[in-house]
Amino acid sequence: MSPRTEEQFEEIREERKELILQTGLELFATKGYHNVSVSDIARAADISKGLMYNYFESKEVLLSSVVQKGIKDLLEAFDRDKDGVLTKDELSYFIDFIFLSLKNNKQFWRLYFMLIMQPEIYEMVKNEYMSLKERVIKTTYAFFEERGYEDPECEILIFAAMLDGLAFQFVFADDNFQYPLEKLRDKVYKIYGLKKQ
Amino acid sequence: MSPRTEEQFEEIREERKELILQTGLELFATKGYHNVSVSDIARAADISKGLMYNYFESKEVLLSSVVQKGIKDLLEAFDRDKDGVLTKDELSYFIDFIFLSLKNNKQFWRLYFMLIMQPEIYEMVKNEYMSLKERVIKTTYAFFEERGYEDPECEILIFAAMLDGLAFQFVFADDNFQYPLEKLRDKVYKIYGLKKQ
Amino acid sequence: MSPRTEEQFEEIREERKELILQTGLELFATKGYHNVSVSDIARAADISKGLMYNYFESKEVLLSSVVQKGIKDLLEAFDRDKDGVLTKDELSYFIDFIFLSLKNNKQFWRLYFMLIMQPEIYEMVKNEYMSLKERVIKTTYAFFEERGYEDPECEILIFAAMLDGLAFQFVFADDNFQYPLEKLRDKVYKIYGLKKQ
Amino acid sequence: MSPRTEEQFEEIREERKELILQTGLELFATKGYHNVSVSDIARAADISKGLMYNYFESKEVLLSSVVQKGIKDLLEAFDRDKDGVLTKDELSYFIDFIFLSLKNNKQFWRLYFMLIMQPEIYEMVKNEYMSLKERVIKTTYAFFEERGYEDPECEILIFAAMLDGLAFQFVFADDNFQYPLEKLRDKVYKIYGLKKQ
DNA sequence: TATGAATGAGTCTTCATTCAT
DNA sequence: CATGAATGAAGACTCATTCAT
Repeated sequence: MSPRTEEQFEEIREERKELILQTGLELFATKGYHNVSVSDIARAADISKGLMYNYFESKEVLLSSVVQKGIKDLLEAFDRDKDGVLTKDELSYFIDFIFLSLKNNKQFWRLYFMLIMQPEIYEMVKNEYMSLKERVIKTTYAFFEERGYEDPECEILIFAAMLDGLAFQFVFADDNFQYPLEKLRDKVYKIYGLKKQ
Repeated sequence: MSPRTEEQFEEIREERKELILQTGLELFATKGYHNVSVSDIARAADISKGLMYNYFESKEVLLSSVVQKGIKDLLEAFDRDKDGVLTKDELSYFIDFIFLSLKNNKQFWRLYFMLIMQPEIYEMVKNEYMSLKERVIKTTYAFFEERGYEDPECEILIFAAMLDGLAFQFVFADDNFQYPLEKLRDKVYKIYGLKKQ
Repeated sequence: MSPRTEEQFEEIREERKELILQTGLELFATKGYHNVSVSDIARAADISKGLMYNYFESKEVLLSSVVQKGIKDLLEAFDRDKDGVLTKDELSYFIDFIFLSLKNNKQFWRLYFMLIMQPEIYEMVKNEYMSLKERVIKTTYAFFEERGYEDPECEILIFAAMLDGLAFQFVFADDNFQYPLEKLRDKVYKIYGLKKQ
Repeated sequence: MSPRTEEQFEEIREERKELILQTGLELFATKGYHNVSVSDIARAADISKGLMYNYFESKEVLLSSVVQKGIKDLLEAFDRDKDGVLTKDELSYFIDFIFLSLKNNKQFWRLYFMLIMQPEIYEMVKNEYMSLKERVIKTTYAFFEERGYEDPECEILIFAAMLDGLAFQFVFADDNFQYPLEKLRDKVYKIYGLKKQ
């Protein structure tokens, strides 16, 4: 008789939005943005085509939202964890975090790589991406500077390249190749004179 | 009529094909495969849409051809140069070659990254890609083994990741960021104990 | 519970219906039937989409109701006023009434013109429209006949055309053109040998 | 074997464009812009949906083109005829021309009325409409001024209203009502003291 | 060989309408 | 009586591909 309360509606909306975001992430990451139609998403999420537009203005906005959420989650997780630990060895922690995230959010990282390359899409998520990047640089620059590395900027680029490259290869590795993430993480530790955790 | 006419035709065909391949590379690499229509290519190459189909069965085949040609050129250049130089320090040469190629064929590398990620396209160029990869592994494995690195496979993965990562960042760097390719190449030399050339 | 509650409900229903009709008129008239969605109306009236369907079977029925109400109001106003005045110069009164209505119900007239032109919509309000037209013809035919105009039918068509044309131009005139309604009314009086009121 | 010449293509394009414009005019005028889909037009013109987009950027542009062509034709016809006649009684000629055009281009006039009312569409054809209007005013103002009418502007408005109204009623008259165009034209002549031609 | 008009399947998007609450 | 999430049919538009010339 009486309509749903405001809270009930809000709850439904949250759930549905989450569902669509998740489905979008999965499909975009595995097939690529242009190879996924709105119909595909609707079918996969078991909703009607029109419903997506109830939550996202367009397919592009959905994509943007997927990425923003991914980056937000990443930053949040990073912040939350660090607040707890607060060790002096921040770099070690950072590396660990990246490898963990790679393992747990492979799809997000796939998507992340896909998107950086599409100029038109990159524009959409540029701001979020930049804040993520800034974060990494801030965190690592201090490390290299303190240790007396002679060219910290160059050092960061190499460091970032190594992580990016590892992420890239892990994420796009042939499915039947068991990528040795742990071994590689330890190797990275060694390169930078860090102890295994 | 005369045989020469035949040859001329052949020559024209070769030129046309080359033109289309080059145009395709440029557009695919800068805008992305899905954002470039056959009409775009025809317009950019100043030919008719139909003509493209005279040389390539489909847009997909054109893409595949672009990549195959890129990889073929790369391998040829690598082989030709090496035959000329024949230094004992193969790794040093290899690194140098990669950085040179990055600088000279930025577009090809952009495209290369873009394609790895699109499963459906990746399938098309898998073979060429694998032979390129094999080549790299063969060249580097020997190096790491000889030097007594304890885990050559892991070492290769790190090495490859670093190069891939550098390539990736160079190729997708913001246009107004002057990526210090030379400095980074020297840094890589240093890491592996190689001399500057 | 008490009978009063019933009445209150009825009152609320009437108010709601009126609100929706009014909102519909405003939006249809300013933007055009096809450029206004049910959501737009609901938003403007500050009610839910579903509620509209509680009062009107469909968007089309709402439109039809808007027009019917407009025509009904027009006829009622005409009748009520005439009952009060009952001058012998009916035409003079009629003209005055039309110009007054134009000034006061610009939106209705806009809508009226818009709708006459849409065959599918015209069908819906044909009956109401016809009864309005008949009324005008009946009122004016007598006038022209009495005065001995040689071709009353033709005269009526010219007369109606003039009024329609004036209404049309007034209603669709550029917003920054101050349409001289009064002057034109007087001019019409003069043409038909009527005195200024 | 050899491709069509430039002229052949141009000819084809002209014909097709004309066909689509004509079909568009017919359908828009009879059913209204929003009630005609691109598919409808394609079906009526016996072409594919896509072809329309080969000639017109969008449905809106098609509409705009239809109107522009209509107005252009009208002005051209007016100019051509006048050059031939060059009578001293321009108004008489003008009226005659309007009535003739009404009879011959009923559809265009239907469309013309429909469009004036749709703000969003009106914007698209405003310029063409204004030049037509200006023409009418220029032609008639002189007439009323010379004859010593005391308020030429008001006179023009009445005159324009009458013609607009007649056009409106003729164009939207019930199909089974035989609208007496000729008689009305003569009546208009009489009102302005003009002789029958 | 070369052209570009023509096709139509497929895509994104809108919106009137329904219905569980 | 009132809500707004959900549906799906319909529409505008794109573009790889074909084909007559």
